[in-house]
Amino acid sequence: MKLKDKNTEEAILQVARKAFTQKGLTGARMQDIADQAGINKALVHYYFESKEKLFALIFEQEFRKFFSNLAAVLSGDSPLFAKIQEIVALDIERITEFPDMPLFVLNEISRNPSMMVKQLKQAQAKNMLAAFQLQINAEVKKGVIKKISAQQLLINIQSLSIFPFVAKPMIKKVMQMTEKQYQEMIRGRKKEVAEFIINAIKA
Amino acid sequence: MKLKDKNTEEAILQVARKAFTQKGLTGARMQDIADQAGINKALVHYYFESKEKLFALIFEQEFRKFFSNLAAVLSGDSPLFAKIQEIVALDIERITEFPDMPLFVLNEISRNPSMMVKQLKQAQAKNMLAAFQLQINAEVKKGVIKKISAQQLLINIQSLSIFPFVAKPMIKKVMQMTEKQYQEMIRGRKKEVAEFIINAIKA
DNA sequence: AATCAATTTAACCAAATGGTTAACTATTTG
DNA sequence: CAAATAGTTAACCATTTGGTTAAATTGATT
Repeated sequence: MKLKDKNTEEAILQVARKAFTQKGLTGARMQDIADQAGINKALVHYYFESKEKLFALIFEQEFRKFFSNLAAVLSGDSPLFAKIQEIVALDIERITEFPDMPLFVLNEISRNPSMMVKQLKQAQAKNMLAAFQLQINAEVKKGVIKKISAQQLLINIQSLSIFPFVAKPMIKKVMQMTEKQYQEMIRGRKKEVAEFIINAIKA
Repeated sequence: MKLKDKNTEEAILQVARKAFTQKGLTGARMQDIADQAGINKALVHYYFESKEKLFALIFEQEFRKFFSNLAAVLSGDSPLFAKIQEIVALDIERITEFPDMPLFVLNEISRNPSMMVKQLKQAQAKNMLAAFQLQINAEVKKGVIKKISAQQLLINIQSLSIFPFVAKPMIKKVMQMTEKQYQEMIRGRKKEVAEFIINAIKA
């Protein structure tokens, strides 16, 4: 493998990620990807065989980002309220870095749920959820928080963290925000959302 | 216009809605729409001219659904907590009826934000938001709830209501739910989410 | 029944699209 | 350096896709 390899291959990946996350599998064009990478279309096939293979690669990477922090935080040994703060902060930071990622992942999973099968070890997920539920139950017994299922709490945390990004253009339009105001709003949420959740479950 | 008109036209719309909401503008095929409507492809063009025009029509309808209840409830004269309950309940009911709608709308707006411009009278939206903020401020002054911006509260309500549908396949997989369990979880949220929000903002 | 407009279809078309081939150009290596 | 290997391209191909056309069918109106 030569030096130029990594450059070209990386350039394609970078450009393909942008194309796929913004336009989806069916909306992205191989010719556009080649053009934007400054190479011939055949080269894309030389490195990645087919559109589907290239897409699968990108999808896998974005899918990983989606869950990158969650597992670590959930199975960490922080107290419950700290975990909530960590998840929210990490979610918002990560998505601020890759704003197109969540809608892309949700969208493509919805169109083709089987793509998710290979990823994600289900056993781990179930264990993590169970452990989280135990931690919740302990706080309930101590009288610190109200009774709630780990499922619902986790869904609430992720909803509040992720949805404002997925709905960005809608929110900006409806609330007539400039990009600056939107960013300001997001920054505010990093603190507010965690507090919101903690208040919601406090006994 | 003959009798058969409405039937054919309606059949196309029905089938096109399914195709577009599930596969998006670029993923849906005119031939498939014609086939599934049991007619010739040229007939689709006879009634709706082009793919873009047909799509715009469907999008407009789905976009309306997205906001159908919000305006009425927000500008109604219910007390704050009742409004929250109403919005959550109506959101969840409506999306249960049209599960593909929110991801479709969010997705297509994200790909082409200008589609939203014609819809939605911005003036009204701004007024509604301002009025809602006044109602919130009144409750804050009474010491009933904590200080919060109408923007953030509204985003929280919509996040908690809508996101679980947008992330349905993901949630089912990660939490290893059957369709029945998922529906059960959604049903639970109709009550729980409103309580969750109200607890979160209670002073 | 004849007529006229609305509806529907089979066949066709041009452009776009994912993919391939064969040749050409570095680059590495024995 | 020569030969093998890897990288790159222009030209081409088959299929798909949105869209069109002209003819046929249907259905109401007189």
